[in-house]
Amino acid sequence: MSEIKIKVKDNEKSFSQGISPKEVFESLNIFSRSIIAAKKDGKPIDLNTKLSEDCILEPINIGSEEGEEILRHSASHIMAQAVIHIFGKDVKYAIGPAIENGFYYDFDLEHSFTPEDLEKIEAEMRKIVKENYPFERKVLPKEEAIKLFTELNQPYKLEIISEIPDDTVSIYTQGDFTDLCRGPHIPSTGYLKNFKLLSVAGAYWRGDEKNKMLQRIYGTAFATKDELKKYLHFLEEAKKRDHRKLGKELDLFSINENVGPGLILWHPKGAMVRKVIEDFWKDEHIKRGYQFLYTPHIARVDLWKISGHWDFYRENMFSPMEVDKGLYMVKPMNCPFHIMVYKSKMRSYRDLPIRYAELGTVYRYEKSGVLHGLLRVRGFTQDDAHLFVTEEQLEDEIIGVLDFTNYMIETFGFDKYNIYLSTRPEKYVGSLENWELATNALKVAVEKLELPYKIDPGEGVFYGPKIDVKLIDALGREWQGPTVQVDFNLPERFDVTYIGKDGKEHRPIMLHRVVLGSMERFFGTLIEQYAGAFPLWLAPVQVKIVPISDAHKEYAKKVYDLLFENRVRVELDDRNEKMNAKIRDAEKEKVPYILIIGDREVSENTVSVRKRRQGNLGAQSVREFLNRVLTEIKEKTID
RNA sequence: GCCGACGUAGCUCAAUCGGUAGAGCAACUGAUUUGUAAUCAGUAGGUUAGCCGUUCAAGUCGGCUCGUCGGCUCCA
Repeated sequence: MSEIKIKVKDNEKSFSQGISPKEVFESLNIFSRSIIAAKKDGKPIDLNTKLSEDCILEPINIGSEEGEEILRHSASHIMAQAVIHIFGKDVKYAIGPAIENGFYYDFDLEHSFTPEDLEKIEAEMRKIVKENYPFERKVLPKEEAIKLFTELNQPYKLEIISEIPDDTVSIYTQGDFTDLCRGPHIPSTGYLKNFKLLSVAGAYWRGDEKNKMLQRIYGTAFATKDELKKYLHFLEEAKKRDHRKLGKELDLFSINENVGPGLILWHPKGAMVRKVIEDFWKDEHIKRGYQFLYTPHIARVDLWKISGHWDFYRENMFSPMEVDKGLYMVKPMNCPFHIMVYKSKMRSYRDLPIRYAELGTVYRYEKSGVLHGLLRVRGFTQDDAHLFVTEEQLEDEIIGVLDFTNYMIETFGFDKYNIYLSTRPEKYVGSLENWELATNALKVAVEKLELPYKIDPGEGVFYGPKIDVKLIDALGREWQGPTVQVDFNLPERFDVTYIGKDGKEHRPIMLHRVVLGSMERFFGTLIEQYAGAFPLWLAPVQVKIVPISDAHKEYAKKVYDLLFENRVRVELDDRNEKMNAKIRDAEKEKVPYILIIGDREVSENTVSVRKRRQGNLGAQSVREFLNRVLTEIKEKTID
């Protein structure tokens, strides 16, 4: 038998052909049970793959990112096996990949899975794990695979096979269950020790709503018991951070059935936070050379025909209303109005760039099933702006916008977000040169700011490339927030022009951008970011004064007045309650500072300062405390 | 919109097999005057999401509608 050279780390050795990664690792004394697969020249393979050529091998540890993925993928197979054991061979299984934090498998069967079924399936999985069936890989010619899955009556598998370009496909068998799969897998089912099934959900075959709705079971698996426990604990904690729960508890906002789904009622506390955000937002826009606009909520259908929304966006718009025999529509976007302001007179190249900003409230019809607290609603206020720029100005303006976005995210203390640069799709308007120019400008801008980003090739909108910032909620789900979009389309449609140096008409490029996203979504993620405990500068109530008894109320009122005069958001808790009860309530309200006032404070002209979640900080003079608070507010300190 | 689960007092939750809807907190009234996370007592609070049906009897069983939640799809 011939020899092959295998390199592991820096060690190159000869082995006889047909040796497996497991045997190689064993011979080098680096094998352990935590190694579940191997990488051959960077490609993951099974531990028992027979090696036939020179290669570089690396072990894949169960705890590594790749190891976890393999483990979870194998878990999905084991789940499918368990489902078939319980519900019979008539169950059609579709796809079962590993995903972030877990795995799922989609099934097609008559019976609807119940939570009790999940327990049964989990129990059956434990049995399969105990049996410790090896995962056996087999490579088949396509025709044979087709024959196999035809016999098994698995149409989804047949559909997948028909789309695989290769002549052969691989299948994996553990015990009595066989699945079409690229692999690799854990060596045997016994390796799956720490897993849990989490939920059932509907999912269209291939994510297309024209296809059949399948039943998806989500689960998770980890290398260690500890990690699984930690993840389940994280899910519990995430529930506590849920902005919908906190919004109710902290009396920030509500959604009323009679008002309508997806329509937000901002309560005084929530509205105060929004007011602070908006004031800050406006100041920053003035600093950065923006001008403010106010535009109507409705417009003639004619406007939406020019903009193209009538043709391409109608399904997201509320139905038209008839006024004086004409049709009007509620706005889903602000851009056409801003363009009309631009077009209200002749513009010179000297006027550009023009930056129009508006906190514009828009309404979009969203399918009922997708609404989600503040994060997906039907009426929302975009912190919108439209920039009209020349080609020469494009790059600088994009950098300016992105810098602005970045500044906002940092100031609000967001540490969880992803940035995506979406490039030209197949169908597009505008010249190739302009696309190049704009895409490049976006790239230069993110790189200049040293922001980590991913490229979404071809995911741009037809009218121009864009950068999206996706904010992440307590459960790790992404929600589109700030975005900068270049638009080559609307200036054409509206025939937007400026007069250049040459005295001729030119077409400006338009930028759409939001630096927060929408007030609703931004507020929702902000609540989750801080679990409701807003930093001082944002807190709806910044200071709560707690007099110990009636005798201290007069002095407490004086402290209150001083803070109030200095525009600190302060409340005096003069209820007939015990101090401890008042402290408890203030803590539950997540008020940053609690001032206790008793005999000592009155006689010494001080306040006893208690910091939210930290406890007693001791006594301070009233002045001292006021300065501390004012400084912290001014500096927008995040604690 | 689709699949599934859920909807009981302002909030969080009970209510056995279909047999008089109940508790804690909050609210209100009174007492208590308090030193760093809940003072005590009393009062009031309900078309059990809505409508229709089965039944002697429905919070409970069935149907429809609305809403919420988890997903699919879509987006700020």
